[in-house]
Order: sequence, then structure tokens, then C-alpha cells
Amino acid sequence: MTSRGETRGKGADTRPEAARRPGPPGGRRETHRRERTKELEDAALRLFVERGLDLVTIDDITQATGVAKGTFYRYFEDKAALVDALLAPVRGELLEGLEACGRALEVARDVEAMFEAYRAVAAVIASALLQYPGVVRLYLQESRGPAVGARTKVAELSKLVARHAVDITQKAHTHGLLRPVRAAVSGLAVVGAVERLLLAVLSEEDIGNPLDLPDALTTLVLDGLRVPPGARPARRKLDGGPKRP
Amino acid sequence: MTSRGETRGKGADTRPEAARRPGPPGGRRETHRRERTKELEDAALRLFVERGLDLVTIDDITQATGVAKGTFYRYFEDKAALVDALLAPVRGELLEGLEACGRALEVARDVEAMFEAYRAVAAVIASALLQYPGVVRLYLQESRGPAVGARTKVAELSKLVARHAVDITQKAHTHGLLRPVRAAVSGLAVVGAVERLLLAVLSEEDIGNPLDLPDALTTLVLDGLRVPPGARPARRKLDGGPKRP
DNA sequence: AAAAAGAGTGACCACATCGTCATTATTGGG
DNA sequence: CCCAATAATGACGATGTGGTCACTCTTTTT
Repeated sequence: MTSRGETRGKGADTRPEAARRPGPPGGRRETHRRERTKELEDAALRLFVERGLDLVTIDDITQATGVAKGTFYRYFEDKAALVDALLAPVRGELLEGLEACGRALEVARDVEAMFEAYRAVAAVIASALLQYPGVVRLYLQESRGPAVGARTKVAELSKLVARHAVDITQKAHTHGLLRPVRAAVSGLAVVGAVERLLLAVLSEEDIGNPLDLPDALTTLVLDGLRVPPGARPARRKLDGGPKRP
Repeated sequence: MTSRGETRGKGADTRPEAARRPGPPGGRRETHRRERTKELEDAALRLFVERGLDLVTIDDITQATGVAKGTFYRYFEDKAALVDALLAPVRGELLEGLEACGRALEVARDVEAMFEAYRAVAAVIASALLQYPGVVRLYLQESRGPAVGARTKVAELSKLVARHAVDITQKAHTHGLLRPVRAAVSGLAVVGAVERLLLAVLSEEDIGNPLDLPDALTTLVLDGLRVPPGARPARRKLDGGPKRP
């Protein structure tokens, strides 16, 4: 079967035909391959975000890239593999960040340490947002659909995120830093809130300065919406609120 | 064009051929039509939730229903119209509930009245959840995808919900009942949290008793996660938390 | 009971889509 | 410069899909 080009003993290369690196060194072929890969990924990502994963065909992608259809299959096994490749870097950073947060919370004894752990995750997310906005958008769009076909990997990532979030919340609970609300509930609520706000940012809904979001979210998540009881009737001007005549 | 069967002067019926009620009274035809419609809608909804809107074909729906393909087009213009029909009742109740909440908040002067307004919306959502769980699921699955093809109406509803939520939050703000966080931010955050939890309930993720959710959400949204400063170190057993040995 | 109107059917058309593969073009080593 | 290895191409077969329509079956009206 895969009997050609087996110069280097790579063992069983699961990738059926694609992605198998060109034998040569770091020369022209390698470069060109990387370029092509990126071109395909970029075009595909744009289309995915525009139309949704399922309504983009391989033909659409290759036409948008300006290559022949056969070329696609030289680079990716199928659409699902392409999606996986798109997701890979974000998934890596994100999960790493969440795990680090979990570890930090295991030893967090006070509110300050808890803050710090959450801030670190926020930084990871912000970084992903800046480096891979399209991929984050794709995730937000598709993560809640059924885990079928090309969407499988996105749904898997979503499940992982949920699990980690609940886990983290659980850990924050064990040191009595949070109200006694079920971790599964508060964890998912926070994930939902964050994801909805990310979507707003990426969809350019009017939401003010994105840089204010972390602070606002922290306030909301930690201390809620209600004006602190006992505080003055709050006549302060609301940011962004309509001015009374 | 539509030159046959134009015996009755119906004027311009936008519905091209389908949904035009059978002339007869409330007799056999009418009944049968309702049954067929429901059969088609039920089968379609099941498939939509299983595979996602875009991966379900008209053939799938008619085969699942056990009717010929042509029959589908007698009842619905196309897939988008079917989705619209599925959404209709939930959309109606939901928007009505949100508007009522808005009106209530316009005259709400204290926290109690605010509570009451939110409770009313929660009741509407709970009712929709019980009456139309599949439709709610469909909404949660598809609402974030691009507004293309059959998904257009779902995306529209999502936009409406967001607008109403921000609106409501804005109103709650004007009486100084909430912290000075941008309404667009807190409103969307709450929507995100609620939707994520609904999804958890409908996906049967382990989240405890769904009936506890409204209370938990109220606590989270209004007063946040952090244990109230000054409270005792919170040694109370966490509901659902792992027991320490 | 007969005729008219409505409802249901499934073959059918045109076109889209996947994934393959023989063929042609390009690259790198000798 | 030539040749083997690799990459790119796009026509192709098989199957899927939306939507139509002449026809048959059922219900309602006369």
C-alpha cells in the first residue's frame, strides 16, 4: 500500500496520503508546501465563517484558493481533517492554559491567587483571539452543533472546554472561595457568558471597548449585577447609557 | 404560471402552493392536513437535532415521515419555511415574554419588582422548554451560525433575543438597580450563561436538578460567584461537590 | 352517483458533490 | 542537462439533492 517514498522509517503514518512531508530538506518544496497549506486553510476558514461548515464544499475551497480539486486531497484527508488542522493551535494553547489554571487553583488559598489564575486564562483567550480570530469564530459558531462529520472535532473541543471549566470551578470551590453553587452550573454559566461575549466582539456587535471586557466580566462573575446593598442609589452616569434629557 | 385551481379569488397568496388551507370546513381534510404537518415537523425536528440543519435533506425528512417527496412541497415552500414554522410558537411566546419584562422594568423602582420581572421571563423560558424542547435545542444549536439558507430565521431570532436582553438590561440600569456595567455587556453575558445552561439541560449533561437552576442563576447573576466578603470561611458542604474523606 | 377539487405519488431532470486517477508539469539530485 | 521523484491538474464515475409534474387516489360538492 503505502510503499513509496518510505525513505525515512516513520512507522505507520496515519495520514493516508496528505501531509506526508516532502522528502527534501528545508528547501523549496517544504516552503511551497507550507504556503499551499496556509492558502488552503485561510480560504477554507473564510468560507467556513461566511457560510457555516456544512455549506462549504471542497470545490468551493479549491476554487477560492485557485488550485485544482485533486490538490486539496494531497494536503488533507477530507474536510474534517482540515478543520482539525485549523483548530490545532488554538486547542493546544487553550487547553494548556486551562490546565495551568487548574493547577494554580489547587494551591490557591485566597481570593488574590484565584484572581491571578483566572487572569492567566483570560490572557490565553485574548492571545488566541488576536492570533486566530477566524478560528475562534469558527469554534463559537459550530461548537454547539451535533458532533457529526466535519463538526466532530469542534464539538469535542467544546466538551473539553466545558469539562475543564467545571473542573476549575470545582477546585475554586474546595477552598471555600465561592458561593455554594453547583460547580457544573456556575462553571458552565461562566463559559456561556464568556463565549457569548467573544462572539459579540468577533461579530462586531456594539459592545464598547473590548479591552474593558475582562474587567467587566470579572465584576459580573465575581460580584454579580446587583448594586451592592447599602450603596447610594447610584446616580452615577452609566457608561454608554443614553443620557437623560 | 399558477394558472390552475384558481377558482377562489385568494388574491396574492405568498405561500406558493403549500399551506393554502383546504377550502372545506373543519372537517376531514383539515384534520388530516394538521396531522401530516405535525408528522413532517416532528420528523424534521428530530433529524435537525441529530445531524444539524444543513445535513438533513428533504428526502431524509420525507422518508422519515413515510410520505413521498412531492408531499413535502405541498406543505412547505422549502426547508427554510419548515424551520420558520417550527420556530414560530417558541418565538412568539419568547418575544412576548421579553417585551412584557421590558415593560415591567420600565416601572420597576425597587429590587423586588426587578426580581419579579426576571422571574416572569424565566417562567416563559421554562414553559417553552417543557412544551418545545426540540425547538429550543434547535435554536441553541444553530443560532450562532451564519444567517444563511435555512438557518436565517434562527439567526434572526437570536439577534432579536440579544437586542431584547440588552434593552431590558438598559432599563434595569436606568433606575440604578444594577452596577454600572455596560448594558450590552451584562445583557449578553446573561444571555450566554442562560443559553449555555439550557443546552446543558437539554443535552442531559450532569447539572443536578434543573429546577434548582433558576435560583442558582439568580444568585450568580445578581450577586456573583465570590463568597461575600466578611462571611465565614464557608465550610458548608457544597451541593454535589465531592466529599472530602 | 357523477363531477370537481384537492392531496399524494415517485419518476424524472438538471445540477452539485465527493473522491479518484491517468496524465502533465515541476523540482531536486546526479 | 537528464531523469526519477514529487506535485498539480481536471475530467470522470457514482451518487446525492432540490424541485417539478403528469398521473392516480381520496374527499367534497353538486
